Amino acid sequence: MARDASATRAEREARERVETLGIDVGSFAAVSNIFRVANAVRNHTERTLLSESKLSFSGFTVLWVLWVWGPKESHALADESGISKSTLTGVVKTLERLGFAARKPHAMDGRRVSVQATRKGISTMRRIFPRFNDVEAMVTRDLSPEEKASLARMLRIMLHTLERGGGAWDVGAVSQWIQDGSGR
Amino acid sequence: MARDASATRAEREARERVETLGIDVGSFAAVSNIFRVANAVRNHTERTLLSESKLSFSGFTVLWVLWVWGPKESHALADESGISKSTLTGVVKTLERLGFAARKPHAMDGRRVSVQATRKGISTMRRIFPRFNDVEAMVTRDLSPEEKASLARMLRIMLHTLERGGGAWDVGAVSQWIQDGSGR
DNA sequence: TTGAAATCGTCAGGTCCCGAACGATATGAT
DNA sequence: ATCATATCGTTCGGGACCTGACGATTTCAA
Repeated sequence: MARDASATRAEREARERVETLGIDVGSFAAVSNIFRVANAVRNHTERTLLSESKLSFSGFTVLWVLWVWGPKESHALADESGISKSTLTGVVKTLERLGFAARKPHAMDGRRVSVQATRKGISTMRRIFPRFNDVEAMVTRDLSPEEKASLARMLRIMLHTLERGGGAWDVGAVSQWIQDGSGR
Repeated sequence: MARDASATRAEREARERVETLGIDVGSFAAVSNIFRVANAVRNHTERTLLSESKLSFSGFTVLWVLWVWGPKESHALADESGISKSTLTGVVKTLERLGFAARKPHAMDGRRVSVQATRKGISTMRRIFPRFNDVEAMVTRDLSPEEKASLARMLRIMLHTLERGGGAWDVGAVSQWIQDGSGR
């Protein structure tokens, strides 16, 4: 019971409905389950953990990047956080209002703007991130360490495939670290 | 930039910043990669495939559920699509405007509303879903069939863990004392 | 029968999210 | 020196998305 891996109802329904269309059910099951897990974890952490600090999931992600990387320019920060630069403008505006981040104009180049976490932002991350990680551990508690590593490895392969698939698939540098650094 | 020395130093600092907090790096790598893959695939399909039919990813998901399951009441439809019922109201409104779905009041119960795909919605799904599946197959092309099955299986285990929610979400005492461990 | 409680879908307010268009700035060629 | 081009962050319009509150409806107990 603890490791029930039977197909979800949606999977079974879809299989019946779609079998005539020549669908690759294996790929479908893998990818659609990625969406389901991501959605569930995101919604849960947003509702319970992040809301305590008025942080959205994106705000949390951006702040996390600033925390581990230090100050970053907007375009790089957006790329690293997996959101568009126009979205980043709004997110940073919210982070500024909450006192978690601050803008800093570039000394030489009048176009560029650097964003950095404030002391409050840093202390908030120090407090929240371990609890976020607790959720990650809880969600994966029924997987062995080897399975977690295998899961991360396969996802890494997919990310790599996406990178090759076209210029728009770029993944930022931190993800490189995540991809390679999953072992201590 | 591929051989930037300062990036290496930043990477080291980032790792230290996280490791001193007692983070489970294995769970972190697995879950964060799930987010990255989901985000990348979602954005890509939304931009390339779905935009042709003016469909958002959520609109596509909802329409897919209606296609596979047939008419569904709002509450169940929202739940199945992984969005809140208030969001569903807006999404269905958009689907109605596009002619892909239609509302139908319940015969007995004046509160309930049933949603169903129109003929146009069904034919659109029949046309688009195979192409969506092509993307799924492309994204997983570097995984063997066995690996895809293994990936889907582990994600199913995680979904099952999530479903059993309840007290399992309690954040452990570990992060409690980490919070104040190094005050700032 | 009538009021309280539960349930349903929607609305309100706010943030996120994108692409496209925009001003401001910097760069490069002439 | 000047003007075309490229780059940067922001703005704008529209949809997605959530929580909390709401009106409408049904159910149930007194």
